[in-house]
Amino acid sequence: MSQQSVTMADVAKAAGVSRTTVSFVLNGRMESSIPESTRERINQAARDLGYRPNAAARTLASKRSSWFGLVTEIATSPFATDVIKGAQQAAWEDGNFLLVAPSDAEPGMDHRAVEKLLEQQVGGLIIATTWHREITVPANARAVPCVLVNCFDADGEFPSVVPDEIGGGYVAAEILANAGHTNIGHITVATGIPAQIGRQTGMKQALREHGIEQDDSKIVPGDGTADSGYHGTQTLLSQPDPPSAIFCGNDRIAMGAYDAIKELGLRVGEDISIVGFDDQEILAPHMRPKLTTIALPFEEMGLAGVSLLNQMVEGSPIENRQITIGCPPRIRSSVALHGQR
Amino acid sequence: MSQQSVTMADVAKAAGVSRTTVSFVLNGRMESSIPESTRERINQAARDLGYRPNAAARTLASKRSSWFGLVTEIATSPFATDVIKGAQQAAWEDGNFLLVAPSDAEPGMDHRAVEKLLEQQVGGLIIATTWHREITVPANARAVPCVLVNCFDADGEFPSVVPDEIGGGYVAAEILANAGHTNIGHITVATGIPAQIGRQTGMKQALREHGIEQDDSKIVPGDGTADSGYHGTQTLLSQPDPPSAIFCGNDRIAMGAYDAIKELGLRVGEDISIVGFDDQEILAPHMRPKLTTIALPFEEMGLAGVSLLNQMVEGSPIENRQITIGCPPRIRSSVALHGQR
DNA sequence: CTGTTAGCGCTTTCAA
DNA sequence: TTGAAAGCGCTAACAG
Repeated sequence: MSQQSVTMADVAKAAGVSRTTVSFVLNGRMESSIPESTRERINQAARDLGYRPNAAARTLASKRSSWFGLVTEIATSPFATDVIKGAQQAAWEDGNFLLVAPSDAEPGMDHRAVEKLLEQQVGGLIIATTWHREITVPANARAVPCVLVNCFDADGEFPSVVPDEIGGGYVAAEILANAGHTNIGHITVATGIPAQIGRQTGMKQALREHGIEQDDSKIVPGDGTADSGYHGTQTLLSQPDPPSAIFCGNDRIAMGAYDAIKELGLRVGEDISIVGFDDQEILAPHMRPKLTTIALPFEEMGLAGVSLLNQMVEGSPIENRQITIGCPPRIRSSVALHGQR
Repeated sequence: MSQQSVTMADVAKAAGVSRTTVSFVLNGRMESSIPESTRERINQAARDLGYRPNAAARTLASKRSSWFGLVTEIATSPFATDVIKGAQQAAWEDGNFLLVAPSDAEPGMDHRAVEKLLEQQVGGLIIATTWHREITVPANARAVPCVLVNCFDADGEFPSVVPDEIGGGYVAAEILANAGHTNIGHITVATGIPAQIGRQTGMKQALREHGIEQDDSKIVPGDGTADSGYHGTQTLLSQPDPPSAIFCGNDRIAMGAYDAIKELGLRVGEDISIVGFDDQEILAPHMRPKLTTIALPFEEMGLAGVSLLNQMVEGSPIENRQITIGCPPRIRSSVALHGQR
């Protein structure tokens, strides 16, 4: 490492004051009103000498670091990167750092990651997952304040922030209903996960409120792949009474749906309307026609996560132990008005 | 922060030895051969007490941390996440940590990020970019060993690791040539960036070696979007002598190409062959037919980056100041044998 | 208003 | 083979 070693003592000597004074000035402690002149002199000296504070020393002496630990599989699985982005940003603004530790599926990895992070004196912990689900939090995470992002623990011991899947499913269906569709298909994103359950629940609710009946045959199970979207769409469109619109459980499914529709000689956004979910930046805006979809608010979740953590660290009481972030629609061109006759 | 504070002194007391001995045992210093019995006793005590080493203290005392700083826009722009993954992994294996600092386009940001990282006593620095290009390195990065990943500085002062764009372009064209295509189109990924120049150079070389002539009209400029792929393909296919295969500058362009081809009533991977570039995991394997493409070796670059850094930190001499990592082909189903008559 | 002083928890040299 | 002791660079009482 080495780096040149200009210490606070050096600065003090150069400025002809004591270390304490330097510490006060450099940390902007206005309490003790130090004359502007000394201030200047110290700042000048620090600059001249190329002084750089030693964070390790500071952490050791003050018993608090400027770290938050982020344990996540996202670092290795590039789906929800925006949570890192959001968290990073929020932390950075408070002069805090994010220590990102990878967490592979590999069992025990989480625990080790948390352990490492604790050794680094992180003041708080965020555990974030790539897809919304229940997790079991490593026991040692209890050593410091800890919040969950895009996941939650079974008994709600830890505050968490998750996407509003139900609301997302609701608007997805509403978009279709508002466009005049009454025969709406759905290809689920998977089976038995919060995303599927929530989105489907929201959809049903919206449909009900719009007085639309949806036969069970109109809901076909998918597995999140384009392939399942392709086949699901074929299944739906080969029914005696094929839907005029399909709510796809995610964007990749929508991608497969596009292919199936086009192969049938139909046009997406004209003959058949499609709504996706996730708003994957590399996909949705580049499909042809551009996909209307529901966004997963990753960045906001990351932000909310560190805000929450900040509160906890500062000891503020926490009102909402489970924060739900809305999934906003991204209207593009895959939905057509229907049946306005 | 707080955490419980079991210190080394506590462990020493519990084990009935001195702090030094504890330090030695816990750090696995075999030099001074401490009896197995004492060893056990110490480890036991540490475990019983729930001792957790304080990294700040260690860093301060030893004057070296287990951090590498990673300054990158990748954290905020989710394209090349695998370099973080690779770097993370490599660092982690050596018991090192990666401190990921976001670097937005915002000028001055890099400098500040590096500064923060240096304060944290990072032993080395990696600067990584989302797309392969020349950058100017913040001056303060010179304070510790520093390597560039997926980018390079104008005068090669810093060691760097970059993808072999030329080799990638070469195999892309070769795949097509080997499949019997002689009339090959190319839609560039952009204009004047290393990716475009390298890929095109490699393609030309392969074509030349295979005795294939490529008229300039067969190279149409793109801008990396699906749209440009769509229109580029239309341009190419509406020529009097349309190509039977197209090398698309990246996967998104290929996506647009697929659409154009299908709209013309042709079939990708049968009538027209396509090769992409990047191997974007959310795209390439999900296209229909699955896209044959060339992978960008992000993970390997990340790995190579920290290996390099490790060498530098240990003072080993560095042979290659510019490491080039190969871009391996991912053969899938978008290339057809051609003209075997 | 500024300086003195005592650590923070650990490493490491030097003795015993 | 183990222990004592001196810091690492900084913070934070407490004096002056």
